[in-house]
Amino acid sequence: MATSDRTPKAPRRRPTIHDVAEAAGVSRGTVSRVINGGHWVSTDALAAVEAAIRETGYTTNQHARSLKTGRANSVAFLLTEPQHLLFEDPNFSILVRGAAQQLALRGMPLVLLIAGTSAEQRQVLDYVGAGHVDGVLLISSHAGNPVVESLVAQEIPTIACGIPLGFEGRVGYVAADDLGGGRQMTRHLIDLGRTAVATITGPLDTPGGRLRLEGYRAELGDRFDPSLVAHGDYSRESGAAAMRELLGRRPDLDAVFVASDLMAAGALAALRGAGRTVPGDVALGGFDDSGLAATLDPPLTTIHQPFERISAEMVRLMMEVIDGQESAAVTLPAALVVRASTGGAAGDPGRGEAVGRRA
Amino acid sequence: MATSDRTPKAPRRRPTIHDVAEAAGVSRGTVSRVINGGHWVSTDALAAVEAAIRETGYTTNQHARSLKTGRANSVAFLLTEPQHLLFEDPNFSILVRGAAQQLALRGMPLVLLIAGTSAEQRQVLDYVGAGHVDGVLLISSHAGNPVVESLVAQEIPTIACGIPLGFEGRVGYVAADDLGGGRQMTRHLIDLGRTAVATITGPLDTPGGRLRLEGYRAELGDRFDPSLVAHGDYSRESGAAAMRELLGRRPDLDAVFVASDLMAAGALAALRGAGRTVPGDVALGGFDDSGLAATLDPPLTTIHQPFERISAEMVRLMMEVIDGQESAAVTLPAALVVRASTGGAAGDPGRGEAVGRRA
DNA sequence: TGCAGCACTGTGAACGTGCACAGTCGCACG
DNA sequence: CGTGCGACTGTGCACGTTCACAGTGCTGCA
Repeated sequence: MATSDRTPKAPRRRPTIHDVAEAAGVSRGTVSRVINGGHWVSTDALAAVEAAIRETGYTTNQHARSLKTGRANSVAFLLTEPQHLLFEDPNFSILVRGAAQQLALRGMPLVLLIAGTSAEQRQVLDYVGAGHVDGVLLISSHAGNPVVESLVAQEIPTIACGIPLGFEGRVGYVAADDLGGGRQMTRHLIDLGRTAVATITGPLDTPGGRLRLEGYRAELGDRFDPSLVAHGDYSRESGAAAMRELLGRRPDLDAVFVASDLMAAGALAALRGAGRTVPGDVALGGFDDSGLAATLDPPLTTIHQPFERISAEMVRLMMEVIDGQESAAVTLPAALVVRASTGGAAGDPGRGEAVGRRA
Repeated sequence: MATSDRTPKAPRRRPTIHDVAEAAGVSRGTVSRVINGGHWVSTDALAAVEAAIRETGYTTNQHARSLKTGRANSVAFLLTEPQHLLFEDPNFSILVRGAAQQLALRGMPLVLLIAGTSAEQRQVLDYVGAGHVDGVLLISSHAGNPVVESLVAQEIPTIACGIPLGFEGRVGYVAADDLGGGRQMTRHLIDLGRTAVATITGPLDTPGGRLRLEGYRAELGDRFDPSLVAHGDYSRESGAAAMRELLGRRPDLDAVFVASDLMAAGALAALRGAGRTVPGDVALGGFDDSGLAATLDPPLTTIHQPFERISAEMVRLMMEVIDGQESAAVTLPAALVVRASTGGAAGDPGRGEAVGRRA
């Protein structure tokens, strides 16, 4: 492809710190000092070394450095869920982007590792265990995730997004206040005057599935009724199916708190299919405040998760753990965002417009 | 968080190949041989070493290995486009997933690097230049991408997805046959009896923007008319805007070849907004065969890109380049998929159903 | 018996870096 | 003038691995 105008089998070894030292007329130690901050180096030597570095095109060999320091100088973002799910989630993009930016501030690249199948999981664990990254940012997932188990066993610095069920106290995490969010939404629906407030939960082995339901339950207190609870798996279709199930069981329901926006979209379609109006007949609340929520018709009342703050906190905690501190847990507030899908009291026609926020 | 029941400042050094050798009663060399294939090792020694590895919980130190071998044993998938664009593209997920699977077959993890901002690009180039990965799989993008320039200058094994404009011959690539696809779609629209076949292109500094237009132009020959060409940027909105522009300029148009499904979705909405029926008044063709195409109403005739094959070929070429071979270029065929959006001859009402494939 | 060849094993030298340590030099202080 | 100190510099070792090489027995054949 390129004309070989140089000696055929000369591998052209890349320049080492040695070559730079020679070119600058100093010793390796001085070059090393220049590279790592430049303290205790005379201005002459500094200039000479910097010139030599430019001249030789020297790049520090990360492998040698890592071997010596034991630091990889990069952090992984690990996906253990089936990938298609996460890539479709716009919140996930925000999370990755935010984490990448925060790490960039500290001069570290983000390494995204995908481990959907168990074979991939083994490989990724080897990769991480080999010290290729200093820590793992983890999208928390179903309880009893074997990957989390291994990370804990290998004592890899790990920070989860969402409470890592079964590993509380052993893995640091940053989570939105799922329980509080569930309470807020339920309270909101009750305050509208709705009397039969149902819920569609996420999988109960996920923190979002469990805690949002717990908030709903806590807020209803004595009025809690199991016949108003159905379960989904966060997919749009499961939201529609759960909604049909609820309508069959409790045709009198007049409000639904759905544990994710995507499921709420499915539930909305199912309600339409059953001839119910939203918010007229049924008030509908979601969770996530994903991009989807505002584009639905009517726009969806939902709980906002502060993903930008979550990613920033995850990186901050990660740095602390890498520096040897105990891992901590941070819970960030989730905020109710009222839109038209709960736009009126029970029996109101609901004009499909956004209304102000209510306590 | 955990009770510190062990000696406070004992760093508990992780086991090395030395420790394993000692535990197994053999030498480092034998352990090394066991790890790397196990050839020329007696069954006794093999068993002893394997037991010792399990017992000590030994993991090979990649940094030390890489320092010696010069191989990182991982490959990067590099995004230089604004991230939000790619994450929304379902084809991108297929591409990443396919590449990860193919690499997993070879025992390598996929490292996804995100470099949207120029600061991130510098960091990523340092990371790659430091030898942290053996090669880079690149989503080709706009011509004159500085990242590609640097990769070429540093002689990093690189395989692009799509023709890397301006680097043909210097960077290996795998691409779908954009030109041929453009021709096929244009031919299809002509064969329907349409007489004013317009096109909405992608950005002309991308291979998809340039070559699909070229195919359109080549197929029309003398009948090519610049007033039937409008440009978009692959976004849905730009497709709608370009469609409105075309309708304003050429209200007589009766077919449009749009260079991406997402833009076609925008164009479809614009056509509806202008009171045109599809395919009755205007036959509409897209490009990509993304998940979106089949869910539109009417389902979209489009050109299928074989992304699974593309990712597999990219990995195959990458391995060749890493092994020292010259980088090659592969172009894979793109296939016309006929659906209802071109479901009839000019003037036909078009019943919104899929029809058989036509040559 | 000697010797080649095979199957296996141990040893030493790198790979490129950071760090502890020792050494040099100039200068101020007593 | 000797001493101590601070600023700067060079040197040797270690990090954990792979690889080339040099062994060591053992077997079969002349």
